[in-house]
Amino acid sequence: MQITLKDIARMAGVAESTVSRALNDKKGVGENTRKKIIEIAEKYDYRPNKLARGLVSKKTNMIALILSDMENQSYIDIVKNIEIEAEKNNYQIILCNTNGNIEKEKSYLNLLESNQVDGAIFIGGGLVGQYLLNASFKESNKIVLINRLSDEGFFPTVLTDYGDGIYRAVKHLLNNGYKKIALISGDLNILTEEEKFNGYKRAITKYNINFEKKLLVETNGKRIEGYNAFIKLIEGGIIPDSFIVTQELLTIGLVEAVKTGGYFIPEDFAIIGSGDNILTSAVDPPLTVIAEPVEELAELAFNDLIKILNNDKENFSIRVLTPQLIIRESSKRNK
Amino acid sequence: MQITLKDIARMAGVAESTVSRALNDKKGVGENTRKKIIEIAEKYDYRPNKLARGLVSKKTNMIALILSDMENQSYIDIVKNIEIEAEKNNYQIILCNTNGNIEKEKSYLNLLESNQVDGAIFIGGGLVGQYLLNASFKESNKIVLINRLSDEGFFPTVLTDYGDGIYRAVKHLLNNGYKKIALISGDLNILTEEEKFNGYKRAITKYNINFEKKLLVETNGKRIEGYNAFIKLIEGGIIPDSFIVTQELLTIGLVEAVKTGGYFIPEDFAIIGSGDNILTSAVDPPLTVIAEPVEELAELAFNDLIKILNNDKENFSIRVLTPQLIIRESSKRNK
DNA sequence: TTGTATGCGTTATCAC
DNA sequence: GTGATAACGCATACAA
Repeated sequence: MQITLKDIARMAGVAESTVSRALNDKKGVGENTRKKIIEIAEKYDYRPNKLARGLVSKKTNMIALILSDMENQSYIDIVKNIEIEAEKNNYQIILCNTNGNIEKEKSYLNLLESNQVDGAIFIGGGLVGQYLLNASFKESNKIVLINRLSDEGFFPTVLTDYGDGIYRAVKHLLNNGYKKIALISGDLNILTEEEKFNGYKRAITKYNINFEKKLLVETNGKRIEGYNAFIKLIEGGIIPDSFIVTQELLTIGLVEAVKTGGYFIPEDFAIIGSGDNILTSAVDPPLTVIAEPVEELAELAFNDLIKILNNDKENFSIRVLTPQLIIRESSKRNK
Repeated sequence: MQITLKDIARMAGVAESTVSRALNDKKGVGENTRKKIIEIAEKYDYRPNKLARGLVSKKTNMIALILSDMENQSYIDIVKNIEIEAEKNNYQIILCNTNGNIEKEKSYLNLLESNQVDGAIFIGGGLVGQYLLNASFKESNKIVLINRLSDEGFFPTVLTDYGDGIYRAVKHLLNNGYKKIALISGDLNILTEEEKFNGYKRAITKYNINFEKKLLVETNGKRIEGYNAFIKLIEGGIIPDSFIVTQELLTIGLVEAVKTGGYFIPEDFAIIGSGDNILTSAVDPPLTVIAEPVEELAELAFNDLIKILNNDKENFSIRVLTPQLIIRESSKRNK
């Protein structure tokens, strides 16, 4: 059985409140009593019950990380980086995976509303609906969004400008003489994917190229779909000279298909992938990628959360980070 | 402000205890009062405070996942699978990353001892020392180990027989005519890595080959070290005909080095990697791998934890799962 | 400086 | 079937 404040108080011959003060470094405790109390606490390896403490102090030092997709390597990287920040600030992380399921999302909001966590960071997913806003009103907005939008400008938000990333990728390819650029995307109902598509269209149009719908392949983001996307295009007689792929797994699948087909990268097809992480780093040849600033996203989001946890109300900003275009072999013009 | 039991009791004109019973589906509440109470609860979107509930019931429905290494893709996969199991069983997961740091491990044990979580699963890492045992005595062993050993047979444990995996990999290579097999390993102070090395040595000796120390390259597991391992061997004049690599990132680094050197797989060097996941799946040519049974590890461990949480004492087993050797292109004999 | 009393939101044990 | 009341472990306002 775990030792409690009361036990220590009894052993030290003082009141519980004195023990509490002594152990929490509050002033108003005599040097001797403090010493005695600390000694006993250490001897019996006292650990304050966090539930009891949370119940009275309304603070648990835990935050929920609500992930829309655990298969997304960038999101995993964001989690890792938030974990680092949290550790520094003495916060614990609860990992929640919704798989894009709104019902699960709601149920995870319960963590917030039942006082189990102090705040939450939502990573990815669709537009934040009314149910989230309701929760927010109750809990006075201890929520931060990463790569996700709310229809009210209510939560501090950190976004990646995916559209701009794709836009620059297109521009890079055009500059290198590629003309027929295919876009392999995930589900366009997902906000971020739609945004990527818009960036693609914007760039295409800007440079006076007709947007060809056939050059867009929408997938469910799984690896095999990247593979199939290539086959579908080729078999359909649509032969692009380059690909931009909006997700890691799709990229890997596509590269596999290209190689299986006996084609060379970038000689036959240039490829620009998404995400600069262990996944894409394994691709051969070295892959040009649109790289999400995962560390920065994590850091900004966590700091925003800390701020609203400390009731800095002035902080309801939306920040937009620009992804980096990292140019490697897979998009070099060799012809 | 969140509504509480007391509020509902007042509104319904009954006692708190009645509300509690009604809302927890306990018998001994009149049908009418129950209806009225539930109605009010729903109307005001009542959420029981989990802290208060946990304080009295000694149950939080949360478990800690204590990871020794977030860079290890297999471990991430185990986390994903435990998350799935936890979700099914209405448990929440707290993610803790120790980076192999014992101090952090101790501090995470605090979660257990301060009643924040019901149990914990340790994934990977060194031998479990005395401090963990101490904790276990207090908390009556709500701990399960994955790929980790305790010097007392105290915690339910699920292990991967890495040694056997490597053993069979060596055998496979020998059967295919390879004779000079290099082993690229991680830090041999880590239990699992040592075990892999032992499997290697066992196989080598068994088939009457002299163990050459120079064919063993010990690394820190980072990708670049896999790259360097190849260079080191070649430049050192040690030319193996095949490689067994004990970690994903090392594998990717090694493959990169081989290709950069202008060599072909498996024509010049056969390669057997570790881990059958998105990481190694990106390698070209398709990689023969020693595959850890991540789903099974996760499932068994979680079920064991559930059992000891329910005080099934008879369950202190150590189960050993055998990894699968998945044979693909990278280890085929083509010469 | 120290002790007393109260409350945090629930559940559980008694009575009635 | 229902209602007081204690208890969980801690923090804090107030008294002494």
